[in-house]
Amino acid sequence: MSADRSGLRSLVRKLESLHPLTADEKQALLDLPVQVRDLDAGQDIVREGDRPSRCCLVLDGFAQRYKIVGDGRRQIMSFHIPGDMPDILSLHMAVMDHSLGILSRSRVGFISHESLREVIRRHPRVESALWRDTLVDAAIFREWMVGIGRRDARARIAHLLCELVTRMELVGRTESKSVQTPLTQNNIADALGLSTEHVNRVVQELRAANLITWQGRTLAINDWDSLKEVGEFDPAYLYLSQEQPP
Amino acid sequence: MSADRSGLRSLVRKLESLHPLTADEKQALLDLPVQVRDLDAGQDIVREGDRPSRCCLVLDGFAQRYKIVGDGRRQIMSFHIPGDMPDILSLHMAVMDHSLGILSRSRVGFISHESLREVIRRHPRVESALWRDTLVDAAIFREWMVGIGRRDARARIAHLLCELVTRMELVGRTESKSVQTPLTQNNIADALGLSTEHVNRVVQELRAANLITWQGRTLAINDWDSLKEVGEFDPAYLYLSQEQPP
DNA sequence: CGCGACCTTGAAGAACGTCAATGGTCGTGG
DNA sequence: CCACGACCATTGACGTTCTTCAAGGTCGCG
Repeated sequence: MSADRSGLRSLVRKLESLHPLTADEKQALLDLPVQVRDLDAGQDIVREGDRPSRCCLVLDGFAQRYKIVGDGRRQIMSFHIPGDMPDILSLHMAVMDHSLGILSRSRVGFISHESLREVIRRHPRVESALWRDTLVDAAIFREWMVGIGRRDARARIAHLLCELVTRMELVGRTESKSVQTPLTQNNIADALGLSTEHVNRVVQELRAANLITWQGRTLAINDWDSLKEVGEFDPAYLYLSQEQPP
Repeated sequence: MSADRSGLRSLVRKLESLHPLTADEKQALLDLPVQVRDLDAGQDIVREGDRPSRCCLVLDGFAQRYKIVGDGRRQIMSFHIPGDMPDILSLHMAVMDHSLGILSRSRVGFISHESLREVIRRHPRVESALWRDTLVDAAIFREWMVGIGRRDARARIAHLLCELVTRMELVGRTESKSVQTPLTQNNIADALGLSTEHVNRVVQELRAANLITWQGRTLAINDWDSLKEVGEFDPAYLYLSQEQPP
């Protein structure tokens, strides 16, 4: 119904795809008290050095995980879409070692550590599901490392676009390989360790080769197979629908 | 006494530094059945695509986590030292999305998923400790991403050396900022997304500035403060000895 | 003593960054 | 309704860091 319930449902759906949950466990998650807040573009949810007492849940919009280095350059370490709980790690790490911000006006839900711990205490398998979720996040970090370290700009960008569309598909936010996204070329650059200008030139190459169409907030993949090939995209690391260990 | 027991003790010490454990919980970990194996330099522990039924524990030597991209280039995503269980994630992910190998002749222990799951079932807090451990691994991935994406070769190398020495210190394998390591300049290059030649040139710069001494397997930091500064090394992301959330 | 693994060196080139403008587009307020 | 400003995309010229290629050189070990 309300946006917060639907956000929790996305979360439950994602966790369920990673780890089987009983009706009780799902209900406990759905019953979590959520405080909803609308944030303006560019605002931070938490900052490096903060000691959060609650986790955030992306309800609508995009979030970014980032760090600023000495000379002011930014590295974005992940993007988060509705249904993600990007700072679940604060349950275990008292001090944030990076910041979370939003890319465009977004709706975010806050859930206290206390209530999350209570659910975990009563339903230990929820802890396993959340652990698994953070392991998938780590797998995405690793895949990004491979790209930044060993792939050229063309492959990196193609790979990122493939990942984005695949993850949006999972939460039902695509229409035939086309998505709505607030990502700017500057965001892409900060995520891939490139300059904005270079991203621009490569994006134009991808357009010229008719692999993608990208106008404003609408990104469409015109030739999925070729884009996958250019980006060497193999979604195995997203652990989508594989059989599950006990 | 035997190498496998000492390996488990290192693991327990590390987990304990991340999450409080009772005597019972620690004993359960120490009683885990470990199958010890010696491996030759360059051998793999598990490969991308494998479906492991056990986890490995580094007892002596160094392990690397890596992926090979299309054109044969390698990206190393982490190094692992004694006491680390680099594939604990296989408890939750049926198929490996990357490989684990060793750098030099090493001693490795294998622990079955079954026995690990049994310990977790009986001692739920062990699961929290292991989760926390994988969160620290993820924090290291993120820090490496920042380096590869946004720092120059000099800073990247300085940062990696600082991290290495700090982690070796934790398990008591340093002598006044000096460590024994089988890392080659080629390994460093594959970890940092650089070419071997360039790593060589930068290492020589660091030597010329008298920041480090590096001969064969012996690496000594001569000027820790300067090296930290060059690498912008802030160990916060290693979550060493901070106070712990519940 | 000879082989393999690793380190070192030099020269040339490619990929990408930086700097400096210009133009587009959209939301907002007059 | 239109003008303005902010943010974003785009373009070109020019630098620079890092890569590639091609040789040696050194060291430890069988």
